[in-house]
Amino acid sequence: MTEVAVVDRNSPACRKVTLGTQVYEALSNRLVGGELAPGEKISLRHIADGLGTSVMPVREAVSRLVADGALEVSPNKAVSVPVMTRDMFCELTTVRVAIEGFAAEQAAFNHRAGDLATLSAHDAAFRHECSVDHPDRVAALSANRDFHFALYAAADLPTLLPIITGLWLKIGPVLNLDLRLSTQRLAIGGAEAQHARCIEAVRRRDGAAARAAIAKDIETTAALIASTGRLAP
Amino acid sequence: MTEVAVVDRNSPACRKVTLGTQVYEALSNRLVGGELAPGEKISLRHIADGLGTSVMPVREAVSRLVADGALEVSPNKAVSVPVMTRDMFCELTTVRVAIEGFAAEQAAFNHRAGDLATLSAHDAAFRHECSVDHPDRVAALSANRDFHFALYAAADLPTLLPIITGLWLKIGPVLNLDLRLSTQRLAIGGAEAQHARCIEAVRRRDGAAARAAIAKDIETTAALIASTGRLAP
DNA sequence: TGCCGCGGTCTGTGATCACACTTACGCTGG
DNA sequence: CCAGCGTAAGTGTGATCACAGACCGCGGCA
Repeated sequence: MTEVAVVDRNSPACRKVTLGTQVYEALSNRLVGGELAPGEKISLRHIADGLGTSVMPVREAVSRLVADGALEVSPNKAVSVPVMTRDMFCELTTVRVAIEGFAAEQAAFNHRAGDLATLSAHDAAFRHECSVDHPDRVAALSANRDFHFALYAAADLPTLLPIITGLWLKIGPVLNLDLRLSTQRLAIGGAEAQHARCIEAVRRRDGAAARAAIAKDIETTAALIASTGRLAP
Repeated sequence: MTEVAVVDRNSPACRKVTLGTQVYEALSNRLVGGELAPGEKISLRHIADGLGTSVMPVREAVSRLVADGALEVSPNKAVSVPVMTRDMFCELTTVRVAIEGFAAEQAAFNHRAGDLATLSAHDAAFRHECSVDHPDRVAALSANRDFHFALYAAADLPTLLPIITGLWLKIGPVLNLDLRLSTQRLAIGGAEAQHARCIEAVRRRDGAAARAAIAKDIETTAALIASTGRLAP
């Protein structure tokens, strides 16, 4: 894992945001981006060396991620990305449908001027990546994530965002490990259709329809992942 | 804040649980117990001295609590218990009704043998404290919390428990600051009635009724708190 | 040839030190 | 007597050091 310093200590932004937070965000992005595979071992010192900091900020970031359930520490005191069993995956999907569905419902009720535009923009970016012959997986994934979080932000319930972020931190590795191995999920997932229905529901301020569209989106994607059989028993 | 060492380093359990986690739980208990008032300043070194550890575990615990939103760090780099505005309180109540209501609904569907017994036991303890002339506020609060979390645990969705714990960490200070000042909330809150209806709904595996009972419980309590006018504008 | 034991390295955890910054108290000059 | 500035204490943050435990591999013995 040879990597250039992601954290620039001399950056002026370093004055505002602590190093621990920067490391936390760096690790978070790697997790939801699928750069860290489930079961992969994590070494505090290696991460620190790679990011050009000391062990201390990494320790803080890792402890927060462990508290979030995005990382786990074995009885051997070894930090690693958790491997997810099929049961855990189904349970997590159930919770996601409930919470993210609720957020979508509230977004339909509470969204304000401009929210629909950003939503459509992210959806267009995602749709574009899906239609291309050789889609940029990272860009598609990023657009999908931006779409979802723009929707949840439109719910105007700030408490929900960290909660949903925590859920994505857990499913990120398994979701995107799959994406790395098969591009076709983008084509057959049908996520674009659900996104379109969701946008339309939000425009009509139809909470139930928005919830249903997001639920369908999450469930179809989850079914696709589960069907690959790559999950632990 | 003179306090005896809550963390015993020589305890055999110290070998399994890290000091940081112990400090985290100690601070969490103080927060949900209302021992820390909103706006109160927190000093890492004072906490460390009081608990008999060094600054290091306290730092880890505080950073996790800050990430959870249970503590906040001012631009002055001062750590304190957040003061909650009325809007934030209403928003938090909305999220609680949705998530804890969902957990209650699932508990009605998924509860297993023994869950009803523990639920009734905690309810009995809570009801006992409410009926006494001079109720033990701490015991009543503890029984109420045990009841709720036993219910949510019966939902058999492990992902939900940390999320709900995080929500309680936020409302704990304002909820129990009020309890400290007025005991009558116990008597007129009507929480016992909702708890009884909830237990009955769970017994009938009536998810909608269980959700409604918990929602009513949360909302009446929240309305009572909001009516005191002690919340920040 | 196979197995047991031991040493070195690497792990996370905790303590201590160093630093930039904020805050508040006290002294001094008007 | 009051205002203003300077110093000192206190704050969180980061780095470095110290330590117990785990894992891996090499070497010796049966």
